[in-house]
Amino acid sequence: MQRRTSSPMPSKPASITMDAVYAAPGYLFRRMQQIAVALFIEECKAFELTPVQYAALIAIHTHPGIDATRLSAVIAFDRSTLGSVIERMEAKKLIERRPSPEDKRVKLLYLTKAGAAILRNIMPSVEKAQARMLQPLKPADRKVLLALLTQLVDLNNEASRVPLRAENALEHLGKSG
Amino acid sequence: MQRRTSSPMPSKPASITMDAVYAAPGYLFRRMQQIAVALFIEECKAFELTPVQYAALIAIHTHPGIDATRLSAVIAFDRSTLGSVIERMEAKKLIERRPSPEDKRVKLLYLTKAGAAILRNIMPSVEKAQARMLQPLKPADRKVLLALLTQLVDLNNEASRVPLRAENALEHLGKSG
DNA sequence: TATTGATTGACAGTATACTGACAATATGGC
DNA sequence: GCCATATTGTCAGTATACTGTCAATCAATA
Repeated sequence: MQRRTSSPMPSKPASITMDAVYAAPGYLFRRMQQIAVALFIEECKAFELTPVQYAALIAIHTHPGIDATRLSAVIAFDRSTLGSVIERMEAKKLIERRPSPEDKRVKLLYLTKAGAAILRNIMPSVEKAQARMLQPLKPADRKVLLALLTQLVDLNNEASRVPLRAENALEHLGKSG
Repeated sequence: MQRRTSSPMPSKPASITMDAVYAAPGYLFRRMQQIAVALFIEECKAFELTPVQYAALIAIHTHPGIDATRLSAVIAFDRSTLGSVIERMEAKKLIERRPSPEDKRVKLLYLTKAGAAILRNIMPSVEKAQARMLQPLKPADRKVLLALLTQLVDLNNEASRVPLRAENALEHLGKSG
């Protein structure tokens, strides 16, 4: 029964079909990411906010005075890309960047009034988008999927370039608070 | 018990936490997409092929002489972006673009020898990557997740800009075959 | 204190992803 | 054949996402 020997037999010439794509989890995750973004943009188009900008807004609201490096850890978002995201949000006057008095390298991030207002108002639309993407499943299945997905993301955390470092990444902040 | 009235009461000031991000399916799909790509690139780095390029390679192998528009439907990939993907694959001599004798607008896509060879050799690495991203789950849970994910992508097909139009998108091709 | 090493934000380069527009071409109705 | 319409590939513009590099700065130490 041993089939792992590297025998000269091509062990079935594979006969490649599109199922090698359609059944691959990586393909399915890419599709769901596309769908999730499309639904988010559609539901939130009045606010002209992207999913990543929304996550950043929440994180800055939760951690006022966070810097870009820590923000990237808190939303598991690449630091290089985050620079331009912050730039766009600053241009839209949703956030402010202020130099840290303690460290001349860092720039601390704060919500503006407009940013806080958008955050308050956008929540229902965001929740509608999140609900819509699971809508086609039966309620019980939604719970199962969400639970497994949460598990999987958590257990695969270190596999991505920017592992999530939630709140504990900020432990040494706020010592002046 | 009615809570939907737009009463002056803020109906709990929401007290926004990072859970509004971490528990959202959209966020989890983004994370899994990041992780899936990272694992794919890592396992397949010897081949210098991205997940999308792999999907295109399979599709062109399965449908030789397909054109870019139909290819985009078969792998559910935006047509505009696909242009540059094709360009890069052509530069790497993995595929060839030949003008159609029947329609001066279209350019038909074919695998080169090198493209076919890469496809044959990369499959084990791709499968290893796909296995790795589900590895942390119990085998039974993997099956459940994959089944729900497949369902969800299928049922949400129309929500993305480029709905999948698998094989049936090609019905009117091959009439000269 | 001078040097070493780490951190921070910025940048250049590549690769998806999407919107919207365009010229060239094809197709249908007339 | 002519014209309105649709299709095809391409492009410009925006927004993630990643790799790698860099100068400025900070922290630790010899």
